[in-house]
Amino acid sequence: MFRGIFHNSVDEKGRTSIPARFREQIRESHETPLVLTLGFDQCLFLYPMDAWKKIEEKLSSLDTLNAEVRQFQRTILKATDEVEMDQQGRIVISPVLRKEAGIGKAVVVVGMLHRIEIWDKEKYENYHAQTTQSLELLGQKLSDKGIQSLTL
Amino acid sequence: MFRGIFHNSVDEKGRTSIPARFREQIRESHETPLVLTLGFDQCLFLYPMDAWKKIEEKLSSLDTLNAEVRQFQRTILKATDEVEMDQQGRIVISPVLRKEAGIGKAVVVVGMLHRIEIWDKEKYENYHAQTTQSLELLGQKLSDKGIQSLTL
DNA sequence: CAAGTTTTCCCCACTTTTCCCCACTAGTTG
DNA sequence: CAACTAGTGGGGAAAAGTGGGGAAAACTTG
Repeated sequence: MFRGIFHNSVDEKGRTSIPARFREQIRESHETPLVLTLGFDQCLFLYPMDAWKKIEEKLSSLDTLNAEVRQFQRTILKATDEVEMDQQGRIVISPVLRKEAGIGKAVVVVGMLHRIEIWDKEKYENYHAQTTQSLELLGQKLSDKGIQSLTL
Repeated sequence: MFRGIFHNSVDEKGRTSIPARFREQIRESHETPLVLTLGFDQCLFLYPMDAWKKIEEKLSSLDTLNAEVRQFQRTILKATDEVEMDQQGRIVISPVLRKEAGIGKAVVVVGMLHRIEIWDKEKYENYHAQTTQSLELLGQKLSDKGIQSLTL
């Protein structure tokens, strides 16, 4: 499981460091290469291959004769890349993905349990500035909708 | 599984490069030759032979007494070619297929799990310009139709 | 059936991109 | 305050993509 938040940079070549703690976890208990894809809210999701394969299975089982299914598949896969860590523990973010996620020079890397999220620093701050609901209130809303109970 | 997006060109002879990563996958774990066919939405689908055979099975199991089935079969097969990679990892796209898919000098090659899609660059951009529904919305639609849930 | 023509495909060569490796800096720890 | 580690930057070798010449094959035609 990935936890924690890190502030890193993206260099001229589009490379960014995977936090050392995540590197170790990946090397110890996950399959490589990694899969980098455009997730929700304009940030990138980074999955170890074993986690990604579960998503792929569902994606590829959908009916290709349905135009909306094709569109859904393409929308996800057009912004999906396999990436390898280099020996310094960095990955390259392709120009396409950088553009889609609006990624500039500074990024925030967040451990989100099964996946790692990579945000453009500014977008990250905006997101949290706009969504200043208290944890208590958010939890209450989910509970009201019957989404799930959560024992902390 | 094929993943990632690549921007390549088509030369005078109608050749285009298969991205190196796909080549390796094909050589390692798939049967050749490859099958190139006119897919949906005016792009070309490229399958390794083993994947194509499964499609052929389904195609041939359809009820031939039905006129629409026959038409479906013929429409697919009239624009289907066997292609081999040359030693540089390129395939030749026949003039017929180039015309049907409106393929000019620049193409986009996209890994779509079991298949590879080859798009004329302009057509690709148009497709995604016209279908800029957010991933969230698309997922919602599929969900509403009871197609499948997908946890990202 | 041979000669000419076209097409295919193999190979070489060039350009661009990628990626591997080394080195530097800053921050942390013993 | 030295030694380590994490993160960063850049140069050079290797690989990927591209274009074209020429030999072999196939197809035409007299």
